[in-house]
Amino acid sequence: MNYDLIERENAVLIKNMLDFDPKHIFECGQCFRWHLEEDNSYTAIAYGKVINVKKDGCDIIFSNTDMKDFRNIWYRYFDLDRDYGEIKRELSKDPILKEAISFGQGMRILNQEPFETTISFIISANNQIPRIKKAVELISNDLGDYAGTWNGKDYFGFPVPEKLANLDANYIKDKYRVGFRAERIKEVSRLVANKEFDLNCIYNLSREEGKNLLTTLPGVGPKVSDCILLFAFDKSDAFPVDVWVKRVMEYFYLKEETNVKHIGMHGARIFGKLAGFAQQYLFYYARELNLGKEKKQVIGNR
DNA sequence: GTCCAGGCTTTCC
DNA sequence: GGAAAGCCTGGA
Repeated sequence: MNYDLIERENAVLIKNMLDFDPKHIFECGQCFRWHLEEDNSYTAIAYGKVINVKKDGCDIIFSNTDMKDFRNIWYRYFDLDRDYGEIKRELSKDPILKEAISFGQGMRILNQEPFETTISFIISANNQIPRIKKAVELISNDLGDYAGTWNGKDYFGFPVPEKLANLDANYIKDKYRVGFRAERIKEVSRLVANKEFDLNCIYNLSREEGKNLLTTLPGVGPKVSDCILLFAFDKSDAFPVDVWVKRVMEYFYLKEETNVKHIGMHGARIFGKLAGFAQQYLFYYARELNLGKEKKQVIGNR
């Protein structure tokens, strides 16, 4: 992809950027560390660096960085090599997705760090986004390395597996407010720290192979494994089925209540290699519509 | 083998 | 007080 990149003091700017809206990217549920500032910019830490992202008209401003880090880290992190215009054109052949995309046209799928993503989505099980964010921040602030300060807030990286593996599960539960997920966090951290489980090898596996491997971890089932594969390992055919995607698929496609396994197979069948992108547009759409229980009841009458 | 109810921590709405 | 980006266990 060709971009009009401009280097400023402690910042990089992309002129006339299409398919990039911070709100759509950071509030579609794929990440838990992006902090909304008063000026509607977002700040986060990834790969040991603090960065602030702001949409300024048609331009995107990446602050607290330089061209070197932009090329080495952020270009891949923000998935800038992918043509989202082409993906949207293809998915828009489906009228339901065309509508969903109109709500979240600036969404992109991030390439996040494997261990942090794995633990974050283990925490996400039967949980709420504000609580997930709080737990990830508590863990990082307690165990992670200081990476910088932006707008008066200190940012700490997500810790290496050894740090979590060495803690008592009760300490993890009480200190980070993760409840029954504490044992799972400790055990997965231990397996990764001891090299009994190699996360990095998943980069070279298919979605199916990666899923078979990830679901051997405690706390990682079908949904969480698909999230890890999609948000950390670039498996864009992964189709995580959470309650929101379940509702939106039942309401618009299947026209009946069914189980998540059935919905997962249906999603893979109709969206194929683009299932992951479709899932993100649909997830954002379902939440924006607040497609809750009251609408499920309409299904039988359609 | 598959399917599904019940339990799990804590907080947010 | 019910529900929440689910997973695990055990019984049918």
